[in-house]
Amino acid sequence: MPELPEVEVIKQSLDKKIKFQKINKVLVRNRNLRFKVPKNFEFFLKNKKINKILRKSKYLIFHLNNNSFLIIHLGMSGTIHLVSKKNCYKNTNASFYGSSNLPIKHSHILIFLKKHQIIYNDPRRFGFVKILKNKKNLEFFFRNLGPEPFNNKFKIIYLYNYLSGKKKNIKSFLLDQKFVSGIGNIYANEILFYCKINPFKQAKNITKMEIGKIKYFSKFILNKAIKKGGSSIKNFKNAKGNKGNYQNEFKVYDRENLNCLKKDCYGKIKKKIVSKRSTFFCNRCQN
DNA sequence: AAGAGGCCCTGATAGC
DNA sequence: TGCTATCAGGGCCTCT
Repeated sequence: MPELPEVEVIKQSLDKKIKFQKINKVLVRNRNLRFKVPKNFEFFLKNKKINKILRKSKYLIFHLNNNSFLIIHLGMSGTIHLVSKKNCYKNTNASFYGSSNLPIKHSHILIFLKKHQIIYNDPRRFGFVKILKNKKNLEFFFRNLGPEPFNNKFKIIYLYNYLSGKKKNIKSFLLDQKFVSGIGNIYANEILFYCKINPFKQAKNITKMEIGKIKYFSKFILNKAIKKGGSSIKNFKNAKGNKGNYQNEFKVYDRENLNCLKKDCYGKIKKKIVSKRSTFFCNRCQN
């Protein structure tokens, strides 16, 4: 589900409330996420304090008080819920239940704080959690991640060198986290629309001018989406349960056969599959 | 090296 | 109504 903007929105909605709170207890109800939740996960987190919440591309990072880190990736369908003790899941010998606005299924990990409960819910279980014991491990873990569009390293010459000579289409490069991190299928489509680049165009044929546009609009779109609270297709909500609004701003994503929204363009939005992902583009102004 | 394709999993929706 | 097929905000792994 969540691309960089959604993860950033979750991060912001978590940050103030749980900063400096101590983890009293952790309950793992299903260890079978993308990677198995390790046996010592609960024990390791117990009594640690959350100093800060960070985000790197699509990863949430809880900075703990002994300079270790809890990493969360939400995969396709993961969500984080932050609820008060009053409304949280209760676990008795006889049963497990939560207040009416909490999901009935797929709440795999619960983190009990003094006043709150953090819930990791993920129907498809493509997400995962990981403990990294120090900064070195953290750096190693992210060693293959390319720069975010917000990063200074994401500059013309970097993009130009990376793309030059590559036969693959530009869309799949925007989805390649080694090239640029944080962009997923929705925003890749939207960015290429703003750039007026056909998603099938081979990377080696992207002009310097187009590279400038990719650099500019990647940042522009992600920023805009963050300001709108992310995109709520399916049931994305921030940790407090509020929906985002960027889905109302989509120019191409999920708009198959609708009219192009560019002024004076009378094209239609087409849908085609590019490297197993739905790809939306205007057949007139993106070619 | 670079690129293509399979796979992990559940749920919503479309079509019969 | 109930079945089956297809598709979803991702990314790792293997094979050529």
